[in-house]
Parts: sequence; C-alpha cells; structure tokens
Amino acid sequence: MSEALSKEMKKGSLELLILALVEERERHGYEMAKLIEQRSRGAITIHAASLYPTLYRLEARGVIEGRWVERAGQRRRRYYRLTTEGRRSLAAQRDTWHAFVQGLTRVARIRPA
Amino acid sequence: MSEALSKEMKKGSLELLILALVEERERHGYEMAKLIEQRSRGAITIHAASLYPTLYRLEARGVIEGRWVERAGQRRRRYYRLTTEGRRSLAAQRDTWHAFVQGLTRVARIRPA
DNA sequence: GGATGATATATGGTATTACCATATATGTCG
DNA sequence: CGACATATATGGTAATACCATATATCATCC
Repeated sequence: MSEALSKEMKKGSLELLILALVEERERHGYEMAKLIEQRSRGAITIHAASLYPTLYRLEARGVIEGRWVERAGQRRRRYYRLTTEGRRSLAAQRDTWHAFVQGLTRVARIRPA
Repeated sequence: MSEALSKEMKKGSLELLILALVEERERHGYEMAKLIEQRSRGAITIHAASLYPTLYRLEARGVIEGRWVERAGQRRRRYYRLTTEGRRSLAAQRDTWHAFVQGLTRVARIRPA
C-alpha cells in the first residue's frame, strides 16, 4: 500500500543503476530501462526522457562508452560498455550509497533491506 | 574511501528523516540537524538552508505542526510535532523507501544495510 | 492495408529540492 | 571583546527526473 516512488527520491540513483547494469555486459538504453523495472520487481521505473540524457552525460564524463549497432530487421541500438574510469566510479558510488542507506535506515528506522 | 554524499542523492529523503525524528517527540529544527548527523554517524548532514524551508513545507502540508517556545537564556525555538496526517504520511514514506532501497539493492548489487 | 502496440532513440521545457551565500540574534567561554 | 555554538530566515542557483512530443522499424490483428 506504499505510494509510488516520487521522482525526487530517485535523484542521484539513476547513474548507479546504469553503471551497475553495464558492468555485467554491454547494454543498450531500452534494455536497461526494462531490466531496472524487472529486477526491482516493478518498484523502480525509469522514463526514456530521464534515461537517454543520463546516458549522454555519463558518456561525456567518460564512465561509459557507446557504439551504434545496426542489424537487419531491428531499429538501430546504441550499446554502452563500462570504461576503466567507470569501474572506479561505480565502486565509489556503491560505497556512497551503502553509507547513505545505512545512515537513513538508522535515523528513520526503516526496515533494513 | 567513499565520496561525499551528493546533494542529488539526498533528494526526497529529508522529509522522511524529519518525520521520523518528530515521531519520537517534539523537536526543533537545529536539534533535528544535529540528530541526523549523529545518528547517521556523520554519513548524512543537512544544511540549515535545506532544513527550514522543508519544515515550512511540511507544516503547510499539515503533516507537522510547530509552536514557538521562548525560555530565558535561550534563543527562541520552534518545536514541531507530528500530526495524525503526518503519521500516515510517515508510514507510507517508510514503505516507499523500503521498496526503493530493496529495488536499488537488487538492481545495483549494493551491500544490503 | 490500416490501426495498434512494442521496440528504440531524441529533445525542449518544467518542477522539485538541496544547497550557497548571507543575514539576524542570543549565550558562553577565554 | 572576539570567536564560536546555538537558532532561525531567505533570495538565488544547480542538478536531474519527468512531461510532452517526435521520429522510425517491426509484429500482430482485424
């Protein structure tokens, strides 16, 4: 019976979600959005208008790197992979989130995940 | 070795922190800021310029209610208490955060709190 | 064959909110 | 007295998730 996730709540988390997904293998944007929804069991949904600008930003920062892939019978896709710099950033962001979640859990007495 | 919490990351969490603190007892703003820092063991710090506008917003929404308390030898303080509506909102926000953190933990493989 | 929906990316404009900078005012301690 | 903690106040800024809308390909159904 919980409310839908507010958009404010998601701020700062989308980068981490993307980095974690491309850590496993090369992925394209649409695929990431679907994966986030599936793996979070519907708890987190990311809109295309948030996703693509974030991908451009991450690529501009050099943490991910994209390449166009065209296949017959498919719309073109841009696949992104994690760079070396991205791997460092992902590790740092995981630590930061862990500390944040721990702190929030203690202060606000949330049921621990 | 984790980076400082980005301000974006905190978005949407301050309300929950405040509601959880005034759930225990009546509290004033400055006290809340100190408690958040202490209880999160320094992981979360809230600046006055974020805190007070948020308190006004919460009071305007009717989830907390403030009253001025003046005591000799002390600067005036505004103490806030949780309203009935606030109690409902807090429960909902706790559920929402729990779902969000669980989802994020699964997708991004964060160490669970 | 036309409508519908899933796939896939793109972007201009908006809203929210945490913060910076600065301000006011009181009490304590050296 | 000067510095610092306490305590609140607010105008302006930055960051980012979203809304609305657009383009384009493919599969499915009637």
